[in-house]
Amino acid sequence: MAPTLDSPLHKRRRAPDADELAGIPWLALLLPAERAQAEAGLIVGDALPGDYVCRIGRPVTYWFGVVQGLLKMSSDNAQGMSMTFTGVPPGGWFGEGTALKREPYRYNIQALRKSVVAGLPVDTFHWLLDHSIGFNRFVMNQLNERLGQFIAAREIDRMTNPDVRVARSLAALFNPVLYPGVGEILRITQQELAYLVGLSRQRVNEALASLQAQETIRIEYGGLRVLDLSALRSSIFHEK
DNA sequence: TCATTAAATTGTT
DNA sequence: AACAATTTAATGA
Repeated sequence: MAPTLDSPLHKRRRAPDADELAGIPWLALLLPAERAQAEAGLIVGDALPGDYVCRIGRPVTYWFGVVQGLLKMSSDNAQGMSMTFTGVPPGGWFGEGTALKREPYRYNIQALRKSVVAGLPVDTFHWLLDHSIGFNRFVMNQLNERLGQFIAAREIDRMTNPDVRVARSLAALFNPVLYPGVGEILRITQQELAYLVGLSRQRVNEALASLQAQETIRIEYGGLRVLDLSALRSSIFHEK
């Protein structure tokens, strides 16, 4: 069976180089023997904008992570409309739920920009669960942190003020536990952020400007620098 | 390495 | 949605 032949991990895959391995946060938590096993299985691939990393309904082949770039996680409803849940910046790993149960993927993952995606074969994933305490800690911490993230996302959806929506969505993308590869600067264009948040680019531009005026972030070409993450999380705006 | 040009991104209406 | 201004990336000498 060739369930994900269109995936970049099949078309343009290769062994990860040293830089890419350094961008995989959980490798450092493994013992040497476990790490050797993991690295032997790991592959990376280049995803071009619009490429699907995985599709709803396809059998699980890998546990995925973002080494570079930006992905979006979405699902389709009965009317064929797609609904975006979240963006996945560098350092983010996802799909452990379906990998655990070996069930079909429940989300579509698409590249928003040119990205480098890593994949750990599902059999290696299970081997690590059976052998590595460090790996288990990482996955458990990951599940817990993601639960908090989804609860926060429900709050965000109920907010009407666009400035707050942008601030909270940004805070989620800067989450250092889920996305340790992001660091101080998140590489994202205002257009991409608008797409994730579900607002127009103009409105996002305006929201970012007011966040910058508050010294919460700094706008840079092709990216954003966070100056005060806790302010992003709790920011409240007043109507004009 | 530098200068020129094309492309991408941002700011504004 | 359109346009101008700005920044980066690509090209070639």
